[in-house]
Amino acid sequence: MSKMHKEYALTKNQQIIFDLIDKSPEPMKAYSILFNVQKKGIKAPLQVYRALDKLVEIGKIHKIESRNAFIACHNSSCQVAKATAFSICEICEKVTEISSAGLSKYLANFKDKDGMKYSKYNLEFFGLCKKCTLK
Amino acid sequence: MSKMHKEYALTKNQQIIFDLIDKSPEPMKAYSILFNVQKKGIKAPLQVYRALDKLVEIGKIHKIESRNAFIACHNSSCQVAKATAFSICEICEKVTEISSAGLSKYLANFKDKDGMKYSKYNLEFFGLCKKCTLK
DNA sequence: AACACTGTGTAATAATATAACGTTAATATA
DNA sequence: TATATTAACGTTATATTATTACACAGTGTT
Ligand SMILES: [Zn+2]
Ligand SMILES: [Zn+2]
Ligand SMILES: [Zn+2]
Ligand SMILES: [Zn+2]
Repeated sequence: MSKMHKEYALTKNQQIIFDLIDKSPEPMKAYSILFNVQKKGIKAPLQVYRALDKLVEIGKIHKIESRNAFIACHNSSCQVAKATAFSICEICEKVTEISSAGLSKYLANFKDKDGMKYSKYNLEFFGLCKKCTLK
Repeated sequence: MSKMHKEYALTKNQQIIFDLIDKSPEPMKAYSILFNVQKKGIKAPLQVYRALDKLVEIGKIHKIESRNAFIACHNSSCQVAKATAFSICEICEKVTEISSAGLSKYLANFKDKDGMKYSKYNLEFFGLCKKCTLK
């Protein structure tokens, strides 16, 4: 089967946890996920972390490193799952995945002083979202 | 006193912890720092975290979010401390702060779909360092 | 069958980070 | 000087995030 995340067959636990994250309007933390799926039989942190690891690996979700939280990928162009960019509101904590061809091209082609290129990256922008700017 | 980190006067605890991180060839984790400064009278996690928070705030160190670790800033142009970029070797875990005028200019001027600009960002590139590439 | 691979369930524990409290030192300003 | 304010400190306890270890089940391959 292809590894492109739109078609990867999830296991039961993976599907339960993905559905929860996918429905959530905001990034979810692991133990909040655990609390929410206990009624579905997922009882232990490890069950959650294992599913999260896999979902990250196949690009269905991303980890917001500065928040230790997870969001579903809604960027059909980021199937590689290893080149991600987000904007984070420092007031309301709203997180949005950025899908900018220009940005991803710039970063994918970026070379450091030694001429090294890096195919994987994670970029987190911080500021105020539209709503919070107006307040 | 200026807030520019090259001249900010550190307290005793801050200085002890900064010196340790500054000497380290690799990013240091909080509890590793704690272990290393216990002989100097810093006994509790909170003492470490308070110093780390302050040192990050004034730009003397940066947190590598994907590793929960801290490195000293060696980039004289990043006095703002809120616009950081690093390369991380996935094999040997070597971390290097990237100081590229082009990159920081590009990111500082980046606008999302709504035209929002973000003054703060953190970018982590992943790949293999020169040494590890040759192996 | 034997093997490799992936996922599961469970318990225990490790690693990272903060809350709450009272005290002390440095700084500002009246 | 006095006194108000702020920042840092020390300590204990606790919260939050993540992994180790072990036994087992399903699936596909040889
Ligand atoms: Zn994505
Ligand atoms: Zn907001
Ligand atoms: Zn720096
Ligand atoms: Zn390396």
